[in-house]
Order: sequence, then C-alpha cells, then structure tokens
Amino acid sequence: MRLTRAFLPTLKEIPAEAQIVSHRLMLRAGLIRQTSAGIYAWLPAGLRVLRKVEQIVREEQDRAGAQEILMPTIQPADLWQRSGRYDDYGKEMLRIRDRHDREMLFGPTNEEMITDIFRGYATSYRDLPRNIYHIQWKFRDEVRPRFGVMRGREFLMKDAYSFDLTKEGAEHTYRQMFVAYLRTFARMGLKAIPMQADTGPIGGNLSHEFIILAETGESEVFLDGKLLEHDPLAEAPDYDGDLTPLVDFWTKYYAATEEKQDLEAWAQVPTERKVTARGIEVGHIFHFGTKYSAPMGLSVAGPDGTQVIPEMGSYGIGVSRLVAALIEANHDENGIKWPDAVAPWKLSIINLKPGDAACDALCEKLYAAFPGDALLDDRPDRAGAKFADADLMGLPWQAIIGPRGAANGKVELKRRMTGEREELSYEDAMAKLSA
RNA sequence: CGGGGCGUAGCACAGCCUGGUAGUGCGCCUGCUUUGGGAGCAGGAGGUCGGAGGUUCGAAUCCUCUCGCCCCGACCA
Repeated sequence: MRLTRAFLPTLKEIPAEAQIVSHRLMLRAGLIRQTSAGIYAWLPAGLRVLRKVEQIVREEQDRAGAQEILMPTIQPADLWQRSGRYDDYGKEMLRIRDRHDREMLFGPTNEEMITDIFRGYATSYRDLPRNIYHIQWKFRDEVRPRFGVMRGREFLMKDAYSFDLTKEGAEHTYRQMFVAYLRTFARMGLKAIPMQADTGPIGGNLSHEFIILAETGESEVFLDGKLLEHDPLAEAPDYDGDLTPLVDFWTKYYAATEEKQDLEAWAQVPTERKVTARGIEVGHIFHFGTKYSAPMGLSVAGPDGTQVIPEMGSYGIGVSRLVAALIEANHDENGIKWPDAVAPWKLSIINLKPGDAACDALCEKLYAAFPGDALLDDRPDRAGAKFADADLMGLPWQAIIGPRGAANGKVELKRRMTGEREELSYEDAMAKLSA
C-alpha cells in the first residue's frame, strides 16, 4: 500500500476520550474509529491485525480438532427461554423485535444455539465427541463500556462448544483446548498464564482464565516464575494422546488474579520465584456438564442403547480484545511495536526523498518484492513526520531509503521491536527481511 | 445502576461566570523557501456552537427539557 493512496488516518494528538495506551494508539495509528459507546469500526490497518489474530486462533483450533462453522449474530428468544437464561441474562442482552413482533436478540454467546443445532444431528454415541467453533461478533450491553475494544459492547469472539459422551471424554477435550490456547497466545508473542477461574453465569465446575502479561494490564496477577520458563511452542502436542502431564505442569504452580489471591498458597511460593505482574484476560474455558444439553433436550443413544446426555464445555477467546491486549504488551512512547505474527504489514518503506531517482527506484524495487505486505511512504513530507508515523504504526521492519544511501544502493533497516538499525546492501536487506 | 464531568472547525481546546463581529494551536489547500526525527513565511478554505423549547431588541453565553460521550464505583470475553 502506498501511503499517498492509503486510508490510514494517523493522529498526531491524543484523542480526549482515550484513557489507556492501547485505545490511544489504536485511534492514533488509524486502526479503529468509534461509532458509539463501546462500538467501533475497524479501519484497514486494524482489520488486517484482527484478521491475523483470527487466523492464528483458527489454525490452532483446527489443529486441536475443532471444526469451524458460522452461526448468526441474531438469535430467536425461544432458544433462551428453553435454557432458562432469557430472564437470567438481564439488561446485558440486547433484545430486539422483528416486523412480526417476534422476540429476537443479538447473541452475547451461543451455548443455546449450538446445542439446538447439534441436537438435530447427533443421535448416537458415534456422533461424539465433536468440538464446534465459530468466530463471530457478539453483543453484550455492558453498563459501562470502556478502554476501546478492550471492553466494548460489540466484540469479536471465538467460541467453541464441545460435546462428549462421558465426563472423562469432556475432560480430555478440555485439555485439548487448554493446550491449544497456550499455543495460540504464544504464537502471537504473548505470555499467557492459565489461572483457576470462577465459572460465572455460564455455569459448571472446571474453568480456567487465560491471562496475558502486559505492564499496563488492567488487573494485578501473582504467579510462580516457573510458569514463565516453559515455551508452549517448544514441541508439537499430540492432541489424541495424553495431555494430562502438560496441563498438570501449567496448573501445579501458583497463579492467581488479585481477586482470587490466596495468601496462604502465595506464601508457599519461594521468594525468588514470586512474580507480580499485570494481566489481561483474553480467554476463558469451561466444562459445564449437562447444564445446556439437558434442558435443551440433547441426548444420544449410548453403546448399550440407553439415552445419554452429552457432557459439554465452551471455550472463548476475545479476538478483538486481543488486538488491544497485543498493543498493551508491545508498545513504547512512540507507538506500537507489532510482533511479526500479527503485524498488519511486514515493513514500512520510507522514501525520504520522493522525486529523487535513486530513492524512488530503490523504494519501488523493495516495494515490489513484498506484494501486499509493505507500506510505502511516498508522501512528500519531511523525514521527521515519516519516522514518527512509521514508529506509531509499528510495523516490524522499517526500510529507510534516503538520497545518500540510495546513491550507493544502500538500505537502512530498522527493527521496530528492538530499535536496532543497520545500513545494508539491497541484497543483504532482502536476505534479512526474508529470513 | 449510583456519583461526577464534558459536548464550540477533521483533532486538541479557549470563549460562557458578567448576553452584542465565533477564536487559538495542530491538521487541510495554494505558493515560495526548506529537507535524516512531527519545518519557516505568506495567502486561503473550513462552524446547524449536540438538539428542542423558553427568556431577551439580541443567546455559544441565562433557564427548562432532551440526546450523546467520557471518568470513578458495582459488573463483565
């Protein structure tokens, strides 16, 4: 994308309504624009990040054996009347009436709908287990939305729902998702820590929150430093095998949010391993048994011919929230520092002197080498303005091309994450960028 | 849902108390100069002062109602 043609509205000043760093940077770097309280439009750069995050989530869900579908945003009220949650959910649920005066709602989650859909398919234990997910916009009419997309009313969520014949089977599925989540966040360059959680309104008795560590996170967390030593990507998990040892590793060390802080257990952690940090919840997994399958009338024939009510679980990842969380975890005073895996584009090519034949030629050559993955700053602005915008937008690489270097075919390559920069020949720069 | 604050140009704000020509900075347009970390000078464009009603000769300013947004708290992917 050439900046002279791009829809990338960056702001020099900080918008008054934005309080936290990710919200400010998302507005300043032209990722989103607010349309009403807690509701945002995604502009090109933001949408590209959102799509990348979504794709990583998708790949890891698929790898763990879940299958993608797409359920609607609008749901009929009667599904929720059947589960009993229509009244329980209260004002957080956005209720709508259609032209026939039928009660509808904008889905805040999909347990009822997936159970209803699955009921029409599953008749035998041979139809189990299944793990079905979708990535869809949700709406929860929060009393006080805030912090940009971190706590919006409309948000993009990946939600998976599993159906198993037995409790043991459901626990295996739970472990599959547990491991998939660790990998998902690790691929985005985030440190995610699973923590025991309350089950909340979704119900059930086995649940973990996944909290990513970020200096500017909204809540304080306490954990055993041992948890930071393990790289979830170090080895590929065997999802069909026994995942218990892996899950045990992640659950045997202390980790809790401030609300769940257990001072006695915390005191047991060796002082040198005590880590106090700030975190953001980006995922939550639940096992809740037959809480929905029973009232929704889902049952299958078991091996012995008797009807069995499947054991269910649900597994959420806040996809749009992750975009904000990624910025909270990766930024400096000048702007965003996108990790490679989720950057909207790979590099900024900064032409310091558009119109200079050598600069133009070198820039165009580099630009052509990364089709669709480079931003070319061909604006006639001053160098300072271009550097400032490039740092703000935070692409992993900056290729700075000025008249002095260009005359000798030199490219200055800057790594946004570390600030390292070096002057290289075109070939060496290409080698570095392609590595 | 309780408490507080703010709506004036694309953005950030002043003006309001004490009614009388709608302003400043950034951004934008044109020209000249400048050119490796958000340039300088000159000229220019851009406003239903959130909306409705009221008071007044006259309302951004005073009064009433209303809509929207933000912050603190309780609640949440």
